[in-house]
Amino acid sequence: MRSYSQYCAVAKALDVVGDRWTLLIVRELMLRGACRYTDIRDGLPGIASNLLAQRLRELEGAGVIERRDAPPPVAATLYELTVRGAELAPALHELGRWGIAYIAEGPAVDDEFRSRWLSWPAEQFLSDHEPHKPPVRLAIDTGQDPVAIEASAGEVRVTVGEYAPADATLTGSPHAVLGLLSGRLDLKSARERGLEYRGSTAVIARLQPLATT
Amino acid sequence: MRSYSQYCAVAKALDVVGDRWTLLIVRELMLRGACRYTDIRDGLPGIASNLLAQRLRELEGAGVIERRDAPPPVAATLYELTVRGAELAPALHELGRWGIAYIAEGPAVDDEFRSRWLSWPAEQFLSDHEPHKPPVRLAIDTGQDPVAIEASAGEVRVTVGEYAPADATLTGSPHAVLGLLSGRLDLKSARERGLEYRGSTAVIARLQPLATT
DNA sequence: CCGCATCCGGGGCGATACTG
DNA sequence: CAGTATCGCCCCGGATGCGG
Repeated sequence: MRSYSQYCAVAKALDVVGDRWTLLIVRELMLRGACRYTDIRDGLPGIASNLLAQRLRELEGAGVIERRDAPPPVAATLYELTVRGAELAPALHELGRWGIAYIAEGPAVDDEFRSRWLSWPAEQFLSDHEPHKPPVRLAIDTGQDPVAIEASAGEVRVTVGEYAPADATLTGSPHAVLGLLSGRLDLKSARERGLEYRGSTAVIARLQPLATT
Repeated sequence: MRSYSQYCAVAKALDVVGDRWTLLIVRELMLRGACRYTDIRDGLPGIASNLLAQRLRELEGAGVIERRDAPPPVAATLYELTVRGAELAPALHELGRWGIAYIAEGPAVDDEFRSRWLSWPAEQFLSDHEPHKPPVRLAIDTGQDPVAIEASAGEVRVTVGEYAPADATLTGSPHAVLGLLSGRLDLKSARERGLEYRGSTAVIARLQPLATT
């Protein structure tokens, strides 16, 4: 992108990550950790292949990401955030906080979805209301990669891609799941929209007390 | 901008403010408060006039800014952030924090500068090291609009456009001023680069103890 | 299959001129 | 002062191809 040529921190930041797709590439690497070209592209439906390659070059040149060869068994190139790149987390987080208002409106008809994108809403909407109790784990199944939400000692964390056992399982469309997590829907209404909840209701009650009515 | 069509908070936020120039328009309105078309354009050197008009329309449509007619004496249109627009402050702030690394490198040869852009570096580099003492005010003159940095009860705040009396005055180029405030230059080195400091050195010592060596 | 490069059509952007 | 009008260019989207 053409530089703004402004001696201002915000403008300089946008010179580096202000291009179209760029911050979404950083988001993918932040949520998935080191991954391949194809994995990144899967998280950016609609991006032109050459454009992704170009952005990755630019980000590497700017010191935001690093290219690394995967260990011998699999021949693949891995991309991952550098320390400098990981420092974009607060900015991305705040941008997501601001954008959460549009998530609450529900998805547009042609909106794509990846289960790992649940991270922001989860951290935004949920909290551990019973920090003194032992950790619990809520598995979420939206038909894609498994996502788990853990409440432990007052903290809520989201993990992606692990099939570890959980205390309860939530199955349904992204919109129904988010409706429940955000408190827009209670468990009964969410069930009417095809959401299925298995396990102790104490788990969802701990994360989101409004849900179990 | 073409929508990313992703059911993700970050992508939705970028759908609204991810266009080129858009976040810089928000920055200007955040730093200056309500101001006119021409004032905004002054803070965005190089923007095409039609693009600014288009962006303002889009931002108004998205509920980020509001258009308002100035009171009778002056016939002018004023733009200002809505509550929703003001909520972008944390995101912009974090983006600026990330970009401050590029400010420390000094300006590029053709970089533009506006004194009000000092806000981010000031909040980033300075703190009130003697919170128990009475408030002090440091005026900064880079040849443009007056900027003042106030230390009061442990807080550092920046005000723009006011000519109130100050306890000390800093005069010089943006780079020299920032060099001093960031601690990259001490008072002696900064003076060799054309910076002039008038008033008690206690003021700068309170804000930036490393400077007075 | 992975990681791109190439080609082409369309639209966003930059620069300048002009107007109520 | 607050935009609109115009034009050329480059960036982007979409499809295809291709070497490792």
